[in-house]
Amino acid sequence: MLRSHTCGQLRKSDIGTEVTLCGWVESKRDHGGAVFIDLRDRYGLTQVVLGPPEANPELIAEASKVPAESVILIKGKVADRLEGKTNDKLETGDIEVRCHHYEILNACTTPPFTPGQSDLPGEDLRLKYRFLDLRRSEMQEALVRRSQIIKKMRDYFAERDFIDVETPILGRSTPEGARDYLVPSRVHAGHFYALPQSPQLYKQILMVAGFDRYVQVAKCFRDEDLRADRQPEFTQLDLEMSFVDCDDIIGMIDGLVAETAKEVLGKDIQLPLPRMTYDEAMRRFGHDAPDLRFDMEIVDVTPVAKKTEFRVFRGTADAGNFVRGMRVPGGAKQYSRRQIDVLTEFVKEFGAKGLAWFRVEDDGSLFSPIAKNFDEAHLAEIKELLAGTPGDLLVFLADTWETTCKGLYALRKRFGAEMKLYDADALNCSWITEFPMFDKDEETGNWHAMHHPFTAPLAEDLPKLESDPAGCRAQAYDLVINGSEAGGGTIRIHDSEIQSKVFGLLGIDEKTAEDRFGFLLNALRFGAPPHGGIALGVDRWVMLFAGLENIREVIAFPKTQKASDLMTDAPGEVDAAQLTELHLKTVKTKS
RNA sequence: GGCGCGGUAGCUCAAUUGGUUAGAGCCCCGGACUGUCGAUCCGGAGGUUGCGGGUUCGAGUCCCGUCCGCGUCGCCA
Repeated sequence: MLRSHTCGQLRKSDIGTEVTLCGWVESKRDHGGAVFIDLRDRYGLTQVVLGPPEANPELIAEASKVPAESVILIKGKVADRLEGKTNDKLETGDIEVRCHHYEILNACTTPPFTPGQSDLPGEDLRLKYRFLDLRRSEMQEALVRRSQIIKKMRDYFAERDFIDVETPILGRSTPEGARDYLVPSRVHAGHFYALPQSPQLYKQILMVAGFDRYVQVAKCFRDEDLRADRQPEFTQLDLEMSFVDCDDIIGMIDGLVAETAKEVLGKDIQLPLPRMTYDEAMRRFGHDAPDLRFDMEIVDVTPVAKKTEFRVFRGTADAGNFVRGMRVPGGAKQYSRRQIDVLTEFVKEFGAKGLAWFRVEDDGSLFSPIAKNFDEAHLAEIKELLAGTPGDLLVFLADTWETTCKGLYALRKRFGAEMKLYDADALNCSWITEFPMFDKDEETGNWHAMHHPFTAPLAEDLPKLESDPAGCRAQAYDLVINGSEAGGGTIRIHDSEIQSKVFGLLGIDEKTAEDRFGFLLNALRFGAPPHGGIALGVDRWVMLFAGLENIREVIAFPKTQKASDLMTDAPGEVDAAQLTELHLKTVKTKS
């Protein structure tokens, strides 16, 4: 090592020691006769002083010219700081190093921004100069936390007899699911590999092979549009177990959640984590990943709507649709008429036609531009159903079940954030269970697997598999942290006959199934143990555990919304020769 | 693909209703300075207002197109 200590290491007890430090010049304060340099590495910041008598005038003059963010090596003696000159903001603030030897290991060209500056530059610039951005303490902390969490996961499963097995990155395209990233084959003209959306099939095969407990930190790829919590390339903690049911997997992850929260955040999590069925989640919160850090539940007032004269409510109810609403405690003051107009526009983004609202007045009466359409008794009933108290805002959507779910879920999320209804430090973890096996594509009328086509139905719903697909529930479970899907898994079908039936329902004919999943169907005939597993979103875990709101903040080299890497300029063009070799030709598409 | 926000000096931002030579702080360059820690003081440089077109006597500002970044809907088994 070039250095004897790190920049975060030295304390009063080291005074008098001769040390060698290496690091980056965070800042420099030049007084002519003496120069102060804050030297930084990932461990901290140490003040280096170049002044007489240790440093000669030439050395001081040279140091005064060193550009910010240069990498230097200094030798000197640890010294006590003068009375009243200590710096409480630094761990090393009680000492300084009096430098007698100084060399530039690599001078920094003028950087577009510095890690220490108070104004964070635009994100495109941060991504282009990621090596500078990653010098920022926030980024370093996030990646350290990521490393801790992954280590915790690996240790936890290793202690429980899981075997880490790597599965291929070059696989084959699957007919269902997200859009694949494809890799052309040079050897097989016109054939393509697909990058894995998850190691799903391989881990099931590993169970058939008798590995019993498998785990992997797996890179996954999905060519879909990005979001604040979504990257095209992301990391899953993927695992699979044999001879298990839902409770076994959930219990295993419960333990991981509690241990991780304890070790990484010092937080105690009560086990078992609460569970809620999918139906209940949709009914109470309108979404399968509800944010349970705060209350505020959806209330169905359709029965009252049916009795009223208000056309919008009555018509919706009579058509078999729903009128559902929420109580916003104290919302009457928070939201003016004008702001309610904004909310109305907001719910339209989710397909709602409008937003009905009532204000609970001081005398307990309901005020609303639509109130005149209601009998007193019906108003009273609505107020009672929502437990409205003076100062509350009551909001309603009258629409299909799906639209009321979407709109009210979005509103609830917005109210939660705008009215600060939850503790920003809270870590709320829970399970959503009993997902439907299938959902229907409204355009084509086709059934889709809600999770994936290998998901086992609940045993009690097995008879309904073909007669009532919509009512058939799956042995599926999602881990939800602070309203974000942090993981999901299922018990798999381990019987080739049931698997074929499910493929049939999904419109995957025998030939396609044989073509794409023949190896799995085949394996299921060779002594397949009952098995199931789960995949945890590592990036999201880190984001949630770090209290961050963007997945790019926990990924060293993330991609932009258009899936490009601003640092390397990927994706890029390739030589014509490369294309020829891969039997590819590019075509221009009209845009 | 749709909707919304943004793009002005290296960086962060400002610029009245469309009106003089587009400003400030930081950074950078030169100078002064032995106790700073956002050092200070003096001086200086730095602009295709993302790009292209249009309206106008006149456009950073208005209009159209386009590129890029962000958020979101669709999408994401």
